[in-house]
Amino acid sequence: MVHWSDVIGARLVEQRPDHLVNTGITPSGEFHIGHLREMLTGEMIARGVRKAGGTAELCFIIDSADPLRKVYSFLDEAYAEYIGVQLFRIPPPDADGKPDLAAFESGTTYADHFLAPFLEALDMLGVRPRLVYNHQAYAEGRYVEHVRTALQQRDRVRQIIEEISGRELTADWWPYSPVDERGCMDGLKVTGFDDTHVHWQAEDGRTGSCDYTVGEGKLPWRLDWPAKWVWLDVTCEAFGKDHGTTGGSYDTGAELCRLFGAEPPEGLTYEWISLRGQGAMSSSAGTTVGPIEALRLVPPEILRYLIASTKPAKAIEFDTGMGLVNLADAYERLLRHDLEAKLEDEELSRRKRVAIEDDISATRLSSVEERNDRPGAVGVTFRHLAMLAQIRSSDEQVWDMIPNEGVDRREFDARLNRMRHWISSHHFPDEMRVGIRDKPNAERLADLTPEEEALRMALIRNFEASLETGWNEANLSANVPDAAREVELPLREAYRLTYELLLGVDVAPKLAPLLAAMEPERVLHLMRGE
RNA sequence: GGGCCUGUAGCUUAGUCAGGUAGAGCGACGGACUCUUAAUCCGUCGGUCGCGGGUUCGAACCCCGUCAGGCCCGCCA
Repeated sequence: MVHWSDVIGARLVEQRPDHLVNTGITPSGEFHIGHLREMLTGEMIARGVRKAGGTAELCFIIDSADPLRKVYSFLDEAYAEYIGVQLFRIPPPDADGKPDLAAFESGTTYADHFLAPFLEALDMLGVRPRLVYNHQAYAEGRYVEHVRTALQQRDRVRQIIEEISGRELTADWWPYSPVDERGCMDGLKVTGFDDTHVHWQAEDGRTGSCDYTVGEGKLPWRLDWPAKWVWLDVTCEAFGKDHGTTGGSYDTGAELCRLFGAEPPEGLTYEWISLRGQGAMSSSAGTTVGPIEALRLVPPEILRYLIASTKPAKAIEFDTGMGLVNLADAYERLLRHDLEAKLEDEELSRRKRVAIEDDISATRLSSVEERNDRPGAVGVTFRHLAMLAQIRSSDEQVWDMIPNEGVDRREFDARLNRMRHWISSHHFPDEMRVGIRDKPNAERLADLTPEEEALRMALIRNFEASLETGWNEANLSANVPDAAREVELPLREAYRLTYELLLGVDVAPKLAPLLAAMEPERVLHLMRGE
């Protein structure tokens, strides 16, 4: 019981049996894998609660009532007119970043546009939360009481925010953001309120009133959040470290939540995910790996495993190159071990026991479906599959080359498909590419020991013989061991030399399939050095 | 300026809340598997726990200070 999801799950169930784990994201731009941490952390907490014997629902509040802050880099300047307008009221961008009015007419909003692919990715990852569109919650009057309380106790609200965040609010600050006739929030000053309306005046003198019982306008973020907690009876929420800092919005939210008459939910701060070599994920910077793109390269289980195996407080550097290979191989290796059997060992130190239990929890959480057993291994590591996919274009042949007993064929095909996609992408690391030399390895050839020279001659004879008997995998596979035996050189050395001469590296994939895939003349040319 | 998080072997990290001889995986190195070598198994090497003080019989862990990276105190997962 040491995995973070188990710890928090148990703590929650101690308090009460039924839980609502909340998440929330503003759909202001393209979603990225950073947002996946928000969702997966919440989902894993919910599983932790269920494992501890409680019930838990996962909720995803889409902050569609938030305004467009600025014209992001991926948007056309035409969006300038929508700054300050709520995201559910503005058109989605088209391929050029221009407002797509046609799509808007047919019902797709800016928020929907960015949300759709994210929801698709979530589904693939097994995250299926109850969806709440915040603008609808406002329209349905879910926050009427909280708005009223905030307006009536404006000074108290101000005091809480100022004291806890240490920030000074302006004299004309109000705990409500009204919208004008266009749905724009910018530049409006609140002039008063009554039981149902907030009155405002714009910079240009226009005045108006917002009916807050039907969702005209919204609470500012620091009040919006605790109002959600109270309405939905949220018992736990994981949030980014920006909210978790002392005096941050969780702290003020907790106090405002009490003002609304409820206890705040359990909070869990998580760190950001950054892209290796680039900075933090930012929707506006454009240098992101979207959830969909990530899932084209990585099986959902591995993405889940990444989140599950990293404590929330730890920053993650998402690496689509060698780091991905290492992660995926570590995962595959873990699945092959019978961790449950290892636990039976009475001699285990407490630490080792805990480490194994941790691995069990993390691998269970990696499963897209919530279940008590762990996913089965697929039979190949990423590394090995990367090689096989490069030397064989037929999926059927690759399948035959792995120990496929008990492996789900569809699962395997899906993984191979992603592997091929990865190989053809710019993410695939050069050091993983199987490269056959164009020219003989002159340096190495000039530097052979007598034994190595004897081996080389034997190899050439064997390859020439294979020309007669058939240049196929079965015939070729014996060539190196035969030659090694003949000259009494360790097999290891024999392979090493062969690789050096053919590929220029001393460690490589299985040789026979590679040889069979090569032109015989090319092999002999490289071996002879002429 | 105030605050939060992170810093442990070449790499990824566990252990920090409840102080008790630093654990693991990868890589490297060595060996085994006598048709193998990105496969599998076994073994070895590798750590001044960012740094400096303090408390303690004993500190990676607690306290103070300090350095580095990231973040918050408008909005941001």
